[in-house]
Amino acid sequence: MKITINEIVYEVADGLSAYDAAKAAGIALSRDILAAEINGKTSDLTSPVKDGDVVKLLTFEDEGGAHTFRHTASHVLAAAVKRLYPETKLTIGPAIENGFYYDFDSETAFTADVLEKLEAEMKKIVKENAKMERFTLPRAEAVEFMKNEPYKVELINDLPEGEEISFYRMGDFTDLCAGPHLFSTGAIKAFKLTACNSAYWHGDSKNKALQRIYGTAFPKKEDLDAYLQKLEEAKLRDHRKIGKDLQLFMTDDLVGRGMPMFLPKGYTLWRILENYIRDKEIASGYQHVLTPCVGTVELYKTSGHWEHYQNNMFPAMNVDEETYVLRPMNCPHHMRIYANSRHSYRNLPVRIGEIAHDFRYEASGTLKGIERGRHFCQNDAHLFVTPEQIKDEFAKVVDLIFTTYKDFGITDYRMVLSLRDPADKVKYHDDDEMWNTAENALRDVLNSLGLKYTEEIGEAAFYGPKLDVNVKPAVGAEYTLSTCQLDFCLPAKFNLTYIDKEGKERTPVVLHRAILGSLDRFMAYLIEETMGAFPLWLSPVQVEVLPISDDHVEYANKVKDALAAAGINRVEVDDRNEKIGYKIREAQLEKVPYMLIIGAKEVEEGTVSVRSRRDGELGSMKLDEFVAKAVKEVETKER
RNA sequence: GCUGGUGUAGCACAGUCGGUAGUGCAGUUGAUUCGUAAUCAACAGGUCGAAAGUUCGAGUCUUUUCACCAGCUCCA
Repeated sequence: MKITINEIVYEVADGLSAYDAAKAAGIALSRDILAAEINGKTSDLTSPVKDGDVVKLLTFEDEGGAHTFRHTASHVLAAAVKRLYPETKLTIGPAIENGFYYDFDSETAFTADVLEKLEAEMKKIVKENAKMERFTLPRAEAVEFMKNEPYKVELINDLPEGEEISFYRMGDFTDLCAGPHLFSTGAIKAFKLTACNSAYWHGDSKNKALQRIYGTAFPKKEDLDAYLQKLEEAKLRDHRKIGKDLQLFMTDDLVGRGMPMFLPKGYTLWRILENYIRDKEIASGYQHVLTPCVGTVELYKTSGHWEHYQNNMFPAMNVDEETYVLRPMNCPHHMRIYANSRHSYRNLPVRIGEIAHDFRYEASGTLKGIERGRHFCQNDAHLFVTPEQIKDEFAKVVDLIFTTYKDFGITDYRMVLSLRDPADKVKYHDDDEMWNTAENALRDVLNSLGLKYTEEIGEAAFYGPKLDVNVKPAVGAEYTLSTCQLDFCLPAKFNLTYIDKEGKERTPVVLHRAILGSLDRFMAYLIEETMGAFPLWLSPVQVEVLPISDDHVEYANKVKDALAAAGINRVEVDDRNEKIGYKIREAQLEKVPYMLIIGAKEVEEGTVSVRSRRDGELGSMKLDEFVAKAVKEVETKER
């Protein structure tokens, strides 16, 4: 038969496995080869190949290779668990990015010391170097074979008719598994169980909480060590740690959980962000409003938020004859502002923006510093447009997102077209026609703008589909920074109208959008990206002037004034009676971008000795020269 | 909310077998007036997250509770 291996066509005997075919073709097969991609599908090396197949041999460098490697590692873990805790019930154990996990149902709590024991057992299993043998069984026999594993039986029963029910045997351990796997367990040289947490069976919080053991595995120990090192370093970026160290924000039990408070330095950064985005919006034709943090329950019943999110709102309060809630969202307020005046097609789009405080009763386990609190501030806006204006307005929002990202140096993001799950009639406003219109309109807009995006089902807002821009922080899970949502639903619920060319009343379409998302979350993102070393235009303290002794304080203050006159107004003079090295160390730890050392020489010459946070000593500069340099750096938002 | 873990001074952490709480940095005061990441000394700082219990005696053991951390679920 003729088969293609790594893009070269070979003539080999019939009925060989991928591995044997490669061997027969005279390809040198090292231990680095972990799996084979056969016609695009990652498979066991021992999988049979047939005439015309296209085979790629996979190493750990290939996603499929790493995946196979770590999937086998998860079986080794499961085998170790069954040996030490035989009463444990198995569920699933896939490879994931950077590692693998396996979910177990066990009476034993898999604490840190248990994980150590499991690692030791895994080492033994790896040493035994058992072959991974695949076999299949008919459904009835498969169920019988797994009769002591209720979760596996459920998985078998859920497999569609006609699908092969495959098992992998590895010494004394056999698991229901679609594969693929390594030849044998011996290749798993370097692994580490990193955590044990909980996860719900089938990912549904109504189901039993299982124990999920996370691990990672590499063919080489150096790579494992480097990875673990990277994880440790990532922890140092945590915005909660940096926010505390740099005095940006705090939390307080007496104030309440999920209610962070911004300290002077943090609020300085906040104010810069707020001014930045508001000015940018004004330049883009937005009008800003200020609306209250409470609204009547009726308001949210009208919008549908009450029906959909009642459980995630702070409980209603009764005042006089009325019931109020802390607002979780600003759309209804803005809808009512739109309805406050008559609108013609001539004055659309109407763009209403607000830096708005919102309160959501988030589940306690989801709170995370300023990334997710129960109070937060949205960079919200609602654009009321005619159907013909959707595309242009959407393009403008996307442009706003991109130019903002450019200013903040955000390059690593992913765009998602979030669609409804048509089967879920509870979560989403039930109107198929509306959804088809909205989703198609949004898809058309994205395509015509040439944006690259992935579609995700069941991620839409209850009132419409959205474009989400997601980022992945150094630590933790991906989250949404910016969003733009297309809404054919709420305008009708609020009976919003405009008068069209023919003088007829029409219903506008609304774009809900947030560029910085929530200011809180955006700040968390900035902190983690910069590790608190903000660029000059964002730094709460831009310049620290450090006089060497009391004699130089007067000139230091003049330097401060000169900077302030040029608009560099977040400058501090450290006139404490401390040695210069001490002051530098403190300013450096506070991540102040520039330190200006002032001594007798500087006073005499009218210069400043410049030290940069990043590059160290820059030497002596005329005061004017430094002011100009700093001004330029702020203007260009240099990083 | 769920499962597991962690709470000792402003911060980072010790505290053994249950015997009445310590180190470093930060802080305060004094001295020092100094050239590119820590001057010296003294002082002060704690209901050991909170409450109850066991005990002659609890930071340490038990229970409850609160907060935090990891992950899951959720995120209009």
